[in-house]
Amino acid sequence: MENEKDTSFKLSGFWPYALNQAAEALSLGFQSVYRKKYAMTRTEWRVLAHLGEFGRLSAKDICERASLHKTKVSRAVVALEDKRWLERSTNEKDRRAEYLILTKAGVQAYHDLTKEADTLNMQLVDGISATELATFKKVLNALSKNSNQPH
Amino acid sequence: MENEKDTSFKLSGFWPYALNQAAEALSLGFQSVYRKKYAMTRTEWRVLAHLGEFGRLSAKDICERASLHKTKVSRAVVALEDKRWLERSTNEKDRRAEYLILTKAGVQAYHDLTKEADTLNMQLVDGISATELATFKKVLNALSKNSNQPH
DNA sequence: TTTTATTAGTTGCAAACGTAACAATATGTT
DNA sequence: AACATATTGTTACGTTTGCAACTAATAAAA
Repeated sequence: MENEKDTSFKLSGFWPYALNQAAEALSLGFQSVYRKKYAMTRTEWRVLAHLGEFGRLSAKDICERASLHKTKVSRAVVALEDKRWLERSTNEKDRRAEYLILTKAGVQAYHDLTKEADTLNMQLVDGISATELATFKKVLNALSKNSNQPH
Repeated sequence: MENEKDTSFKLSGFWPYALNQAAEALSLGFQSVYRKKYAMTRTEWRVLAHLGEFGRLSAKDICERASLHKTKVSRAVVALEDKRWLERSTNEKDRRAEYLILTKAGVQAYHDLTKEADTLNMQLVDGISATELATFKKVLNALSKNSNQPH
């Protein structure tokens, strides 16, 4: 008795917490790369990565694909434009939207960063078997799906 | 040719990104609980959860256990104190540090939130086998460990 | 004992964020 | 056509964050 703190709940077994802790730990390593080398924020890196991987996109497209808020994307686009890594062009079919595309310098930064990302990714999976990784990915997707239950 | 966007890198296969996306998706459901019901931030919830689970701790202890920056914890402690969910007491062995402990109301909020957390956690693992979950946890830990490589 | 270095926690400031309101364009209705 | 509604993206404002500087207390060195 006297110590009333015991209930069944364990923070370490709460998936949102456990995943956040791991995700943050994994992100820190790469963050130091794009921060120190290119003075980018995480959102800027994500926008750059999407344009590098998928080519011309609208801000809306990036919001949807990356689950980023439109104000976050809007500001990241301004920042990348200031760095001359991204250019806008008007979409004549819909003059509200703008096409976004990386400049040559932007593509260069993208390639450099993805090379570093690949290296880091290799280090991360060191000692983990392909089977385990496959299960991991499968469960990760299942957890994400289950989190979207309307009620 | 003409479309130069193809390189090997795939954002969806980059673990820091994949984990962050999943972690954020999972966190949103529970966030709406502690935000709407108790007007808490994520950091406040984490501090509350640590004190609820582990009992009396110093701010430093919480920083270490939760990987939270000391300013974040400092502010969360003030907020929880304002809500009368937490009390400070001086540590006579070291008068720089303060003991933090939940009040009765704080414990009550903790119990209510952990009940909701348990329910959500059950929903999340729906349809996932115990074996798969065990592998998932194992890989999650391995990834975290691998991210701490000094270089 | 005095001096220096370290540690726990707080605060000021600037950067980053989320919400709501907004302008401009597009779509749908009458 | 005229009007209402919806959509894309930006901006203003208040909140949250991270960094650096700080205070107060302890520990270590002289």
